[in-house]
Amino acid sequence: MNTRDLSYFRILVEKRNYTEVAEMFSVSQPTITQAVKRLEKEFNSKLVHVDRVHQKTEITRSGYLLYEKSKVIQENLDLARKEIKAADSQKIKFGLPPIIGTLYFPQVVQKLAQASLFQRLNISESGSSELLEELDNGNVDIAVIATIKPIENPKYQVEYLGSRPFSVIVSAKNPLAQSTEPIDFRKLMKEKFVRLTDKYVHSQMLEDYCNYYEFEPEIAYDTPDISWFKSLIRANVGIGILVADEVSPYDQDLVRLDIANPLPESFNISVVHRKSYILKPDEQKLVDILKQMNIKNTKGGYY
Amino acid sequence: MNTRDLSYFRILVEKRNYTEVAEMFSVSQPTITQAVKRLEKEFNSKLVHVDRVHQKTEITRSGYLLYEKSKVIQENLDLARKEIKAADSQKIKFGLPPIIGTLYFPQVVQKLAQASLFQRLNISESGSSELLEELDNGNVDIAVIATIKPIENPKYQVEYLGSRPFSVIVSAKNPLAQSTEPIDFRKLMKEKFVRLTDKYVHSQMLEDYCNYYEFEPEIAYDTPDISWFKSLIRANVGIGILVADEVSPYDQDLVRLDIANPLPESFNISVVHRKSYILKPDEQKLVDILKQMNIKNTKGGYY
DNA sequence: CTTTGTTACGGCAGCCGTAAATATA
DNA sequence: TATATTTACGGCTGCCGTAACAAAG
Repeated sequence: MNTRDLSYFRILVEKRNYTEVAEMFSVSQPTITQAVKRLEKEFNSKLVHVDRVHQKTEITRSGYLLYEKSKVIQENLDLARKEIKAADSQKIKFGLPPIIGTLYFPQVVQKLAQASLFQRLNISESGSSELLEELDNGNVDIAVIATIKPIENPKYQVEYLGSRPFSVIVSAKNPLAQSTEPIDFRKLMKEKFVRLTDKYVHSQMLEDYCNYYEFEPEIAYDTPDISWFKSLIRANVGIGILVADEVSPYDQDLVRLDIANPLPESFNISVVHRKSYILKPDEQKLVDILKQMNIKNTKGGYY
Repeated sequence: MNTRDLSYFRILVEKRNYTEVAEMFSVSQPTITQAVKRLEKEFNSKLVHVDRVHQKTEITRSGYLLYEKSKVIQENLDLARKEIKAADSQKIKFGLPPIIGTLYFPQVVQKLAQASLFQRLNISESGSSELLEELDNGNVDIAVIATIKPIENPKYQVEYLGSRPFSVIVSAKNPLAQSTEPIDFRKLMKEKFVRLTDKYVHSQMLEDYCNYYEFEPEIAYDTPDISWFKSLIRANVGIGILVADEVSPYDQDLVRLDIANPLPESFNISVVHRKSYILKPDEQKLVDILKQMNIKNTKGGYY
């Protein structure tokens, strides 16, 4: 079977118009008709039904079944082309979320530079969820990623690095700041929250805690920026949830509170690449060095 | 590009022998050489290197990259063929794990019979992990599945039905049976455990609890059979973990103990099918009826 | 008469087989 | 000389384009 026929068919399902498909591929229109006939013969099943009375082309159930598979096939072909084209490139398409970039990545920068790897990195700086998409479509080949739940998708090869706890962060002005011992999350039911937008995993974490303790948090503000997030909390607009390490002694007027009964979900850090991607020697070395990042494990990591 | 060439290539990578590949497909041997050349031209990259000195054919990195994609492409084509071939079949390829089959499925059997669906079911009775594999390769189209962690694989469409708690189960002879209130899992550190083999999710659950409370359980016995599992516990060979509902008042000499601080992981029950599978009207109806199974939610379900 | 898709047919390219060539042991 | 792969070449098949046809508004 010809993958070109599958491409024609895929676009036909999306456009429902033979003529447009032909124009899109710069071929004559009967070519599309014939391609569909070939596929129908190959699969021994009608795929498209042209209803001339109601002026529309309908796709049969078999057609949709094939359509779904065609999409995956096309994605894989595109990925193969992209990967093979970049086979001789020196650049390493690397994804790194901002928080990990500032908190843990500096530990290994020197080692990477020594191995002449640092200058080869083509870094995409995005949130973990976006990085997984970039991994999918081949814009990124290797990424360090933070997730609350383990990455179960068998498409990815995951090397677990470690877990860090989340903590509650409050303004020094907030009465909670006086607390000397870990706080019970249930006691935060009446508080207002400042929240990081969902490109960070933190919003998910807040949601999970609130779900578990069965209350709806009152959100004072959503922000996509960590320093703004801290400022808002410093001004006591609300309290927040943040990876413990992100709150340092230099963050004046901010107080970090440990959580007394933490859920077994934390900021799990992993190195991820597509299983179907064969690492170049340099890339393997990068992964090996990344694995040397010392991320003290906290109890409750998922792995 | 021709998918036949990809098939030739895929087998060549696995066999490393042009002649054998040719025989396997009943074509002449030069056909294989030419197919590889075509692919190399298409991807503008050397895929196979024949080392005549050391008598072996080596696959280049580009070759392996293409190989990985070829496998996925082949799987999808096979799936499409299988699904389209079965498009007119009345049978519904349905997967049901034994525990769910006895505990919750009976609730809807009558409704299914009324809708003339029950007799159409082609039931595969296996553990949840096996059923996910069967779903993958198209032997099963719809399955009810129990998992501890949510099914994150985007390949699957998951309809969550509900969660049931796990509990500790002990012999009436065991001193723990006297306990009148929920038990703290940490106190079970010194106990011996009887364990269900890993076709059940229970072994995973035990592992998670022990990981969380940081101890290594002493395993007295592993068994793949639930009634045997109960017998062993009844004889006080050890204690065990089991879905609460599976312990009924008719189970003489067995005592069920609730867990005082349950992990937010339970016996989560879902209806699952491949996203790329378009349900037939009957199958959609089956799913709708399955969703009517009344599974009282326990706090701590993942969804 | 216009729009959209199908059928018919001829040309060229691409896939396969046979036979010969090449490269090792 | 035996084994494994590549090259060369002829034939058939299959894909595409042009042109004519069909079915609607």
